[in-house]
Amino acid sequence: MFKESQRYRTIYCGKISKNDIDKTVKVSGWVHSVRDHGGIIFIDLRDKTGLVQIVIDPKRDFYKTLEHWRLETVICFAGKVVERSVESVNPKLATGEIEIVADEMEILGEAEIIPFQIAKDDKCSEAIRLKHRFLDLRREKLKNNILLRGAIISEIRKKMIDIGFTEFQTPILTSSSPEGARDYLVPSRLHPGKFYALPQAPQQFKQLLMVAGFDKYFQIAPCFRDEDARADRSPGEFYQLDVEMSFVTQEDIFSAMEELFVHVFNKYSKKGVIEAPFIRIPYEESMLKYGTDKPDLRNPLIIQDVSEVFKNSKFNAFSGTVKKGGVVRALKVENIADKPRSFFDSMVKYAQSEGSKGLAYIIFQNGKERSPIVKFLSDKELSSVKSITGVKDGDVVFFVADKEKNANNIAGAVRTELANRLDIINKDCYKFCWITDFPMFEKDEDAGQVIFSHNPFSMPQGGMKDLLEKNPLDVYAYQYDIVCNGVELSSGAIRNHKPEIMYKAFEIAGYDKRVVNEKFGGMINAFKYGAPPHGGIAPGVDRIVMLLADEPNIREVIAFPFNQQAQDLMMSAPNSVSERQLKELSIKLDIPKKSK
RNA sequence: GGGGGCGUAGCUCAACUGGUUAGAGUACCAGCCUGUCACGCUGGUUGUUGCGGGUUCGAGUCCCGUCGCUCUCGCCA
Repeated sequence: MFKESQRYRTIYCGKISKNDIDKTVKVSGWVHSVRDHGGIIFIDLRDKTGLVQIVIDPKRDFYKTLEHWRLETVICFAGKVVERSVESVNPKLATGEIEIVADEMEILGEAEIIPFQIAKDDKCSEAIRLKHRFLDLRREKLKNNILLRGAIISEIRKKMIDIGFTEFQTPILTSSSPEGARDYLVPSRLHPGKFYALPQAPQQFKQLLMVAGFDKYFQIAPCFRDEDARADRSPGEFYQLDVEMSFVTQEDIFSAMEELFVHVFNKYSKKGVIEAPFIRIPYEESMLKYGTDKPDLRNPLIIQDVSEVFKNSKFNAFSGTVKKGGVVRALKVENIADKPRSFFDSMVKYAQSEGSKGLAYIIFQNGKERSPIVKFLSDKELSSVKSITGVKDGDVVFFVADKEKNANNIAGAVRTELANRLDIINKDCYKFCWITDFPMFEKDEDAGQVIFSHNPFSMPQGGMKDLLEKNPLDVYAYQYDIVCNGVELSSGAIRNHKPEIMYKAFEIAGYDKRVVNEKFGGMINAFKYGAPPHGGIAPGVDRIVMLLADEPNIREVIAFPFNQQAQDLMMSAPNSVSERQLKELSIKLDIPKKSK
């Protein structure tokens, strides 16, 4: 009755509809749930497309052949699709109007007792989920995330090719780079004592492809960095949409990426439409207004500078800070004057936990000001605060005073914490922005040395002239980030393609010419043979999927993620290797004994 | 590398200040049930309380060590 090609199925479970009524079909899948009524058994059978109800009559010989219908057993059923009676339609199921009356049954794969439930929303520790990732991937949420990931990546590819980019592959075994994160190293058998490194990003390769003349490059590139995990940072490896373009300015890159993001997000977003262009915020403005270089623009709170107001104040905590070169920052929050004392106390505590000396505040209520600090302030200072912040009755203004860098961090953390506690973040939208004009250099607080603040390959704004004439700390780079809802999706830059400017930039950061030639010789040498101006960006694919899947943890959008200690609990990686393998690689182990 | 938290049944969790036979839900097993859809009902099994040591008449509980997991800071040009 069934052809050879229909050995296991004629149709997917979730695809059966009223159109198939009276047809004889064959389906294969996992036992999702069993409802045994003694006289009749219902089984929900699941495949990647969904569920369908199988009805088993007690007269069937296979009714008793099974000792148990253990959940997650893989079974093939053949039978007739019938319409359900009106009362027994299940509106919760896509296939709820029909069911299959089984004629034949074949067990394809038995299941032992599963460590956690697939059908029910069974909580269980992440270690167990990771160890049995293949089971976790059967669950609705994770399955949908991974399918969404596939769809997004395919859409990104399509769009990138549409707008004129070519996809490339670059080496996975490459050389270690001196800057950046720790490398993953791979020992070389043919060259004892030497190591390959897995690329932290295909940075130099994509720039070399520009020098080669390919003009528009992209790659869904795996990147390897040996750094510790965070909620939005999977250890080990992650994927970037790596992009590079020739003969472009920063604006050209922005508009190409805006076209991509608008297309992909509007196709897969469940949170309304996004529009280009995205807001551009200079780095310094972002640090002032949001206290971070990855602002969540869904948060309506904005930080303001009020240092001038308190410069000569009698409130020494503020005036002293300003006189020592620090700043005072104000954060107005509307309509929270009636919050209890405990709310303000716990905010002060929170600010202190973030390293603040304190958190001053003024409550404006019923035409009066209530505050631990108001008695130190003159009428003029108070009215300046009012006019700068535009405070209304019922509002509260918080103050942070510290060195600029600390004040930014603390005010930024307080801004986020207040928004979370007050639940004033609109979770139902995506807010993109570009952060532009990053400083080229910064001062290493410990060593006192000027260092690159971001990518050493970025072109300084003003080129050689600015490098020669300006204080290095005042030089900006053509360096930018794209941020969405407080998540840094990517950094990018217009690259420095002129060898002499690159030598100079490295010289300022304390590297002499010989070191540059040694470490970046491949690329800088290439720039001596006709290099086009070029630049690029590399948005994190995992983070894009995370945003569109609305997941707070990056491991929920990766099929087989490492745990926090960079281990694969299912495959037992990393693991020891044989003595013979080590010998071939000329490696002797010298594992330090744990202190104590 | 630093700091916090956790470790009890296959899984999730409970067990007062150290006190009787370590419980519940779910899963699993057996039985009943012909229209359920997280089916229902009855009964049952499941434990080296992570591991090792100590204090005590008595330790899941307190102490020390160790292992594992987790969050966080450092780190992520």
